[in-house]
Amino acid sequence: MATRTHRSQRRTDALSRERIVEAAVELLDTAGESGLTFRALTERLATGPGAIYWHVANKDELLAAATDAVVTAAVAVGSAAGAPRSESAGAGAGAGAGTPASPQDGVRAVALGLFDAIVRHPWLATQLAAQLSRNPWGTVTPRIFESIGQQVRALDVPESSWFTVTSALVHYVLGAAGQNAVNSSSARALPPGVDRAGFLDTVSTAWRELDPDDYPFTRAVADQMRGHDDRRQFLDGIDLVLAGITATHHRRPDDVGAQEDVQEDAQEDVQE
Amino acid sequence: MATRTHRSQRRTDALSRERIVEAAVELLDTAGESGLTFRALTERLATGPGAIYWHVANKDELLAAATDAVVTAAVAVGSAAGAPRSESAGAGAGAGAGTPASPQDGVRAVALGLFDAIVRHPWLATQLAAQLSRNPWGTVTPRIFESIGQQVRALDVPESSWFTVTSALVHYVLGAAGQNAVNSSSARALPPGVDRAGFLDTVSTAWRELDPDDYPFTRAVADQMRGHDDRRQFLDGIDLVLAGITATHHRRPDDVGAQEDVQEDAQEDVQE
DNA sequence: ACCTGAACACCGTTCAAGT
DNA sequence: ACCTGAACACCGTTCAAGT
Repeated sequence: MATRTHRSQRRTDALSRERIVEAAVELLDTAGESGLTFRALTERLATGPGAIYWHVANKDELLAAATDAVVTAAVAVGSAAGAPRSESAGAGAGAGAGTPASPQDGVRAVALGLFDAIVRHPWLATQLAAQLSRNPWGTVTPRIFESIGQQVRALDVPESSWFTVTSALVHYVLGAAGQNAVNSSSARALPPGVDRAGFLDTVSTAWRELDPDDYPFTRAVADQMRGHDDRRQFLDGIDLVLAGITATHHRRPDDVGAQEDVQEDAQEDVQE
Repeated sequence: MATRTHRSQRRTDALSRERIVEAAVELLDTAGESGLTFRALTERLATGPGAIYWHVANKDELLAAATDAVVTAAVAVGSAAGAPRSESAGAGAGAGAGTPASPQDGVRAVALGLFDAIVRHPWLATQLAAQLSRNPWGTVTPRIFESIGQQVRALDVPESSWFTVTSALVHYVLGAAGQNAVNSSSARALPPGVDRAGFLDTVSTAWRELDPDDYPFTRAVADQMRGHDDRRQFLDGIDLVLAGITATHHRRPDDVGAQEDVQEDAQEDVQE
């Protein structure tokens, strides 16, 4: 705080990449993805566009930095056993805070950290997809992969399957969290009277009105979807994957994880 | 085809919503997400912006329509046993075409249909995330849900768990397919000399150069990531979830799928 | 080194006017 | 009913100029 008694510096803090990213996240949270513009940003930071471009290369980089900042905070919450304070509010299914009781709980904790981050920052869902598919050599992918992978290491999975198992978990978490962002984001977009319960009602009703010939299954589960609890559902999915991991790796030790070869020999091998 | 012999109509086809969506998909495929602009569209369709706005409300609706069109084609390939022609090129793991040999193969076929669609249309990854999280009451969500759900129904899963199990599969597929879009999309963005093998090499190398203190796990699996086959990996994840479904639903008949209540201290009995 | 702010090219969208 | 195309408001980005 008072480390630098350099010059006067009593006015507002100097501009910095950190402050810009922070403002970007706030703008995304309050005004949505379309709310993040350089004009809104310059106004909020009381500066000009040129000043921002001095610290970040362009909007894509700014978006990447905002995503990275939020993801970093999210995985820090989930992973460490002795995290300073749980940003992840609310008690999870016994996996929210403290020392994980089992390796499985470790996975659940990290997954919930990401899940909650997306609920709090709905723009993360889209942004994560964009970031991960655009450049996996960026910082976001390794961060998520590492936080889940460290939990996987605690499971009794042979090292040769680490990559496959971790990837499967990461994919599930991102897919699930992405789709579930709907509850906070679109609840905000819906008329104020309608909250979560009403929202689920609306979707459930819409599903039941689908064409019986084309959508027999979706109509059949419309009721289940109305009553479901997102977090519960999310964790049930995690547990399904965990059960699959356990089942797969309790087999005979010579047949772990994957089959040897593919039936048809006609597959083009991409590596020439 | 020749149903309408109305008027002369020998010139170029009249503008229609269908033709507009088709042009949008082509533009997205060839020029990427940033390549889809109303100016590029008007040029391609030899018309003015007003003409397009007569058929579609705005760009969001156009994007949604493009996504829906591609998804519809993708699930049509995967689901039907006697599909006219498999748009999904290449042989899968015995689940590519023909009548599914098992309920599990049915799931794999539909999943691969979506996977391949995203590989062919990299913009689908981001767009799917945007569409699904923005409005799940749209047409895209039910379509995907239905196609996978119908396969789930063929598994020996009790009806009370249909929604949970289907959701888990859908989430995995979307998450995995989204991240794997990287191989076609960014390969296109990379210098022409570098293709898939070189791309994996680059990422693998980048992973190995990460900070050992912060990224021990990611560094440890860098080699596995270099050698991996996307489709194989995708199917292994599917199999993990399928194994979890089987394991979970082969328990005592009174404890299928989900626990009754959540307790603060209680941990799940997903089991050691 | 860091910031200002006018200017530019481009975008989605509108709308009076045509047929 | 369907289409034209000029016009508008707004956006990301640049850059000569300041300190």
